[in-house]
Amino acid sequence: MIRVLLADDHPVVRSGYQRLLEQAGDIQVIAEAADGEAAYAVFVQAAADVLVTDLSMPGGGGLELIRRVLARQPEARVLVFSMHDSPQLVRRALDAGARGYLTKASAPDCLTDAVRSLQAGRRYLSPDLPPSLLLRDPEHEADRLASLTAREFETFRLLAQGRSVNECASELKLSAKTISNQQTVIKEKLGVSTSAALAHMAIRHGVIPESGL
Amino acid sequence: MIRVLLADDHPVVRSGYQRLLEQAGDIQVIAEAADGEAAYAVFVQAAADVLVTDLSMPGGGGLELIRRVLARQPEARVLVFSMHDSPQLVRRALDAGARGYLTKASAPDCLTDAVRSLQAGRRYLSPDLPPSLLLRDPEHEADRLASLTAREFETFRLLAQGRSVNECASELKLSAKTISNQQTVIKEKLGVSTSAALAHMAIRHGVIPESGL
DNA sequence: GTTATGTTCGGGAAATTTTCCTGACCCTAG
DNA sequence: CTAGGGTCAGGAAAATTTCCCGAACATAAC
Repeated sequence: MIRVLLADDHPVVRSGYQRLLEQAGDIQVIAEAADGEAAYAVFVQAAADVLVTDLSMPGGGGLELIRRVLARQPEARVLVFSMHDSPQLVRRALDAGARGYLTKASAPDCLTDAVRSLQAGRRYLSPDLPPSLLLRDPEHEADRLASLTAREFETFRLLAQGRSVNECASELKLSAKTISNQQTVIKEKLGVSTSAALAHMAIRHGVIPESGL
Repeated sequence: MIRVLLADDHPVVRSGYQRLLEQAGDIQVIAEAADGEAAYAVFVQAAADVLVTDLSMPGGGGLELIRRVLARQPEARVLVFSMHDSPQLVRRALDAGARGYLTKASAPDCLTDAVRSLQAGRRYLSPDLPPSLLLRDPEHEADRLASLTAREFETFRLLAQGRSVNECASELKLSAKTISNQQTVIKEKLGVSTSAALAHMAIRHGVIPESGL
């Protein structure tokens, strides 16, 4: 049985989730809380396996709650379940220590999936969010970028702009083979697997402009 | 001989370009102008082959100049030579009808290359700008996006986020083969050749968020 | 001077992916 | 019912990526 603590400021919403979770069979909602303050109090004494919380709540927003809970119990598993899907917010929640983030736009099944994932020690990210949010690790990302050599960086810029290997080659007057090889190195150094991810990283770090218009 | 009209509000700058262009041998600067007003007046009576103009000038900014020149002579070849490299500005210049755009950060050779390109009927874009700016054709781009079927669109979103073919496949519970095939169709329908370009297009059209943080 | 060390550039071969074509299946509209 | 479009995926060939490697070159170190 996975013991869950539910924090959300709307009672209706709470009972909806409770039903959803409990009908899964292996999940039990052991307590609820209507604000961050209460959630924290309950959490420290109820020893729940997973805290499922909204972000916008009275009494210390959800982010504050996450930090307080983790300060006391670093192993705590916090799943944020919010209507917001802005990467900035997701990022801040994950930085605060949440192990999972689920948007309310997701399919109902996702909630139980997410709770089980966290319980199993994995992290969980809403399917409608870019997975790069999970993988990322902002400080190291800048380091990885810095680990590119000058030439690799040039190639990186071009590839991230959407240029093909051959375009890069003629632009830089190198063989397509070299660009292709560099691309492999770049993706490896930056820890990404597609050139779309390369583009995102370049944009995040201001290497290329915001993609126009 | 390619006959060029030079418009820039700094005399020093003009003579610099003039020297640069004339030492190429096949280019002749037939006139200069210090503001949009003058440039227009000179252009209509001097019949230059190529108008090389800055964007920020007194007397009707460069964009206005471009429109006026083209209103009178739709075949006119206008090369914008500006210090600005923001995609927004480039886009507006190209939309106004410029056939080429060169940033002042470019190598000196680029200027003559660009002039020759325009003269030859081709367009020219500064090597340091994303070529998508040239290819793009904003109204049709939305149409192309609309031509994706529902399933293709889903796949498009995921790929644009930086997910790999296999990630998409497991996310959508389809075979990797199918995703790969769809990817080919999507790139063809959208007229792009790399997945980084897919990402840019998705961002431009708000299909995915701004890539976070 | 010579020896590391690192960057750059690309070849070769194998592995993987993309591309292109095709067919099955399921809808829906005519 | 049939035609057309969307969806899914296999097969085969083509293209690209990946991985490993060596050469050239510079620079710093000994």
